[in-house]
Amino acid sequence: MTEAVSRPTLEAVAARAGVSRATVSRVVNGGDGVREPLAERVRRAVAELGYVPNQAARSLVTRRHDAVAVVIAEPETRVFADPFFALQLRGISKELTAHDNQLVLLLTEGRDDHARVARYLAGGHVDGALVFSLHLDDPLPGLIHDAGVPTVFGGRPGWGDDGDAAGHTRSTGEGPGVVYVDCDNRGGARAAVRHLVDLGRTRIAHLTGALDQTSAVDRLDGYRDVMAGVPGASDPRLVVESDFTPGGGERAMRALLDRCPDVDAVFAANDLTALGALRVLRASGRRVPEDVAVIGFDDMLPVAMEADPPLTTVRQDIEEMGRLMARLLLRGLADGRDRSAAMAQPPPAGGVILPTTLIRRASA
Amino acid sequence: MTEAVSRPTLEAVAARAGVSRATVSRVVNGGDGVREPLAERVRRAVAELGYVPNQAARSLVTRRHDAVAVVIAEPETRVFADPFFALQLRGISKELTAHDNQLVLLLTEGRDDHARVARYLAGGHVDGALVFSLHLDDPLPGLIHDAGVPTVFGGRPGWGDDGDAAGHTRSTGEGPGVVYVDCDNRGGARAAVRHLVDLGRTRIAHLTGALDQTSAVDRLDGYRDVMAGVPGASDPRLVVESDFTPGGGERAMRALLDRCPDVDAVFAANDLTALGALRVLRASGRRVPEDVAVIGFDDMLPVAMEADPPLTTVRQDIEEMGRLMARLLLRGLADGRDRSAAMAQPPPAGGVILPTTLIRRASA
DNA sequence: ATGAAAGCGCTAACAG
DNA sequence: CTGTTAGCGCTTTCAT
Repeated sequence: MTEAVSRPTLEAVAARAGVSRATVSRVVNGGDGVREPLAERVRRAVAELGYVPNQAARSLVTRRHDAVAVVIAEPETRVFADPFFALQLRGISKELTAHDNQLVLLLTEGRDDHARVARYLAGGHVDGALVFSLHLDDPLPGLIHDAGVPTVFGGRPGWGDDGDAAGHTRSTGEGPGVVYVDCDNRGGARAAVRHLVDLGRTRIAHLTGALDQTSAVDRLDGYRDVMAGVPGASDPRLVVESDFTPGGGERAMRALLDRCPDVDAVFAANDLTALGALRVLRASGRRVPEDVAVIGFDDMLPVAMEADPPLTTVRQDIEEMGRLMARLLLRGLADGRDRSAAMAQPPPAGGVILPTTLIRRASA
Repeated sequence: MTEAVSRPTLEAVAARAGVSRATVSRVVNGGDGVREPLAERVRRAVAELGYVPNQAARSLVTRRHDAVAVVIAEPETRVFADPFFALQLRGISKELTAHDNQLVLLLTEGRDDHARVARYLAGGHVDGALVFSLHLDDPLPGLIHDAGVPTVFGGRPGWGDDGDAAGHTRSTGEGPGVVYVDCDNRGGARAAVRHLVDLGRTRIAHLTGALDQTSAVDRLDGYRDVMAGVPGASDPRLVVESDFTPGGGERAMRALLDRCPDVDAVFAANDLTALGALRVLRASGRRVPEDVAVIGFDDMLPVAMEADPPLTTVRQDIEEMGRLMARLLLRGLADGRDRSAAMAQPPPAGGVILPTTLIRRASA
């Protein structure tokens, strides 16, 4: 399959340009401190020979890889049921590419893969990692954190310094805390519920997400924030636990109608759940939004747009979240290199929360 | 952030075990030709020191990377509108992981990125590439093919040796042809249309996909195959060009109802298109499947399952396609290495077509 | 400003 | 079977 002929080396370029390897190296890496005529000769030689630096040789001496691992744990199929993941990846990819970094994708299929991932990260193949931690009890984030690789998390990890209910042990005692990017789940939920209140609804229910994920917990908290502020609105029976799936949404909605036939609004933890609720509502003869208003979360297309009726929902800028994660990591890496200190500092600790916006369509 | 302390080297392990670097290297790489007691000493030293080979140093001499690039061109948002992409990636990842290869993800955002990708691949950073070529006129596959990197394509490239209508120039004259994995688009389409015929439908329409993609062309061909076999069934007005999107499906369906109000069955090029068609059909007062039967393609969840009515569709095993692509590439790479010949042979040329199955739900 | 030289950590002949 | 040796291609002091 075409030429496996060895590609030109620095040596070859140097020879052709009539200079030393060191000079070529300087030109190739930014070219500071090389006089223009010479630099030009080198550039021409590079072009003529089609020289491309050997990354392995370079890494060997610089100890850098210009590569970042993206770790996605997907024990559930949920990750693949919506474009969330793909969009995030796209944002990450854009940012990484803009800074000449490669993206090494690590997909894990359950516990067995944890060791593999941990080993890979600890092995120093990449300069940093972007990790999506979906579940509160996932050991992976801890492992990775312990591996000593600069890391930014996607979504608030369950064991972070933040609104952690209690009991979850931090993976280690050291370090100023984790860095993560998340959307404003709680604020978005508040906006949704407030909108329902403004609509004059009085029996507002919530179908939760899988409560082992911080996003579900935060959305539930947002719902409660608003309900607590409306006299007489709170009613535990209005909260039904679900799992972010359409099937779960159906079951939860049916349970809800059993308990509270007078419900006149539903805030679903995500669009898929809302979809299931919509179907049950329709089957029960109720009209949306006339009898029951429905709001979802994610603005997951085409689901939200193609739902019947089109779904009012809380949008988060998923691609931007990915982009931001990469930017944070890269910045942290650069900082670490600039500091003369021996070891790389992590990026400024703490979480970055991206805003959400309520998208009004027909369902509420 | 924890120890940036330099990790132990082969040298260190050798010293600790009281052997030479070469011996350690042998043990680490399979350990053939090292007597057991010694090997055991080495393994213990490795464990005690937590030694992990430096991949950069290794690649420098072996000229291998145990890494494969996955190139996904996504000029359109379509890739992100469905889990297709994610599933394929999952299949690829599984297979790669099983063979200790890393997955380097290259997402392209249009022409500007082509040069970057081509440079990266030509730069010899990876051992091979898996490329998704979505469009007939996409120059990327050609560039990559020319770059001389062993490659397997996902989906039949438009310029392959196969059912190419005409006119498309091969990127180069050399080589025995490209290797690709695709699903049986044509056969799947035939099965769908045949099912419609068996249902007794006589006015069977087809809403095509974007005809600059081979998958759309092949599905159209499949439709025609069957229609040509049914006396009096063919009617050019029954074929409406669309673009794989719900919006396109709506427009195409409206156009179709204008031309042929008597249509009693629709085979849509994919599930999203079917979704749009469904909506227009419902708005026009027609019942599905009683008045008009509808079949989609992809079995894209949750769209197909959550559609109203649930969609009868043609399923393809997407994850298996990804897996197969990786397997083919890896096999080709291994073959190339085994052969004493100087250059790697590509995997056996030609395409591998995976079967499709008709999934019967309520819409037809 | 440029060149010479010393490795980075590893594998792969080649000896013994 | 094990050790010695010579680089892989590049960056980076250190001289000049």
